[in-house]
Amino acid sequence: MRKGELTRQEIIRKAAPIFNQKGYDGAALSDLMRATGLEKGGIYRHFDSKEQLAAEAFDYAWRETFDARIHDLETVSNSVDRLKQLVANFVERRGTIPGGCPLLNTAMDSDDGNVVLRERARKALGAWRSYIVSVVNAGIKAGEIHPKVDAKKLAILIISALEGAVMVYRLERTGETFRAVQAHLDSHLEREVRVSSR
Amino acid sequence: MRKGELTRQEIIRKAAPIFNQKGYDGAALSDLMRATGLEKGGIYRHFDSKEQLAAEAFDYAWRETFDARIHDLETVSNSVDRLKQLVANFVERRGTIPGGCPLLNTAMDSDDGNVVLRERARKALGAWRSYIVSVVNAGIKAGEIHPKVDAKKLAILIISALEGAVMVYRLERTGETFRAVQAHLDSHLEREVRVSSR
DNA sequence: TGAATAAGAGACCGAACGGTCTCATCAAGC
DNA sequence: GCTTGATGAGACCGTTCGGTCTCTTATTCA
Repeated sequence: MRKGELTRQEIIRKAAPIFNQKGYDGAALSDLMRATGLEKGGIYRHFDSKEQLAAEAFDYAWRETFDARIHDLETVSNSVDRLKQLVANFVERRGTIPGGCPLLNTAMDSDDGNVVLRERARKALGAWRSYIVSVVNAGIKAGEIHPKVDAKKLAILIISALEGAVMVYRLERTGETFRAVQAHLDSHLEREVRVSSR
Repeated sequence: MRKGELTRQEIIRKAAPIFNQKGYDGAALSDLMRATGLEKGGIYRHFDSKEQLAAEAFDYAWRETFDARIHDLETVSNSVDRLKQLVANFVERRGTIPGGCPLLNTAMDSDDGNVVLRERARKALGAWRSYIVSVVNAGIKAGEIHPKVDAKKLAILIISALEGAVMVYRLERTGETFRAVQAHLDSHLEREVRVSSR
């Protein structure tokens, strides 16, 4: 691999937390220069524009975040337990990329203007929801989840509740926030989603 | 009332949607000049800094938003119904200030740096949660809500789910998002919160 | 090892930023 | 109606922004 390609990946890795913490406009080129240890010319050799770098940094940040959320999920066989573990992963494994959930950050940051970032965030959301939907549908097929459960609605609920909790946590920094939402989702999954084996 | 005071209020009214849509840094003085029809000197006569204007604009935006959310709630006597109406107001009466929920926007916008705005958002969140908590506790006292219900946790859940839905909606712009979350909250309130009168 | 190319430094650019200051004008109280 | 203070216009300031370009230095391959 060419040296330049290594540098390029390193720039993305170092830039991702900056964009995630400060947002697109808030992340100045001078910040990226400090973080990467490169001068302006060294960065622009590898990227056409700040926007292109931001887009690739988001993809990287989201990949890392998503991987953390589905970490070891394949070892959980029961679908309901898998959903509960998904929620637990979200709560316990946040902080993979400094600055909080990249999806939430980018969605809020890009909704006025930046269509490139917005589209990336939209696709990330779609992928996440699709993952949950597929878990639910597999659970229905396996007889572990009530057939009356609407997979897409459940996915939207889980995502909304968790991301909303991130916002509340961002302001209050108390552990109670995630505990309250996680407890509710768990109890809902047990009461209304799981097919009890009696 | 002095003319200047009228102008001052008008600046706040006109500036609020700009800050709410573009964020603090994103809202340039030139944007505020265009929106208010004033030159720079005309604005700075009434405010010491952009930050001060932004803070007062947030207070205004939040006041309008909060009022919309508790609109006519005092006409609903039963506490559970009142909570359901609160959720309905949130869904139906959003858009009071262009740019979506000022609390969510400001929370995301201010979490790196701007302590003034951050503190205002934190207080707004506290006030909103307190309102819900008081409704729940009144419901418990009136025998309309199960005593085992944790008022604060329920408040956090409602706020998280609704604000999370705003984020999802921001990316997808489909009515399904709010419908899914509202339906879930309603059903939870009926099933787990309300003391049925049988 | 030498020639060719890739990589990076950093001076430079015009534009836009938040903020200041002076001065003309307008509204208000006598 | 006159005087005086409140009000707003807009030129101006230094700084920082994203981005370009040239030139030196490293790296790569023959």
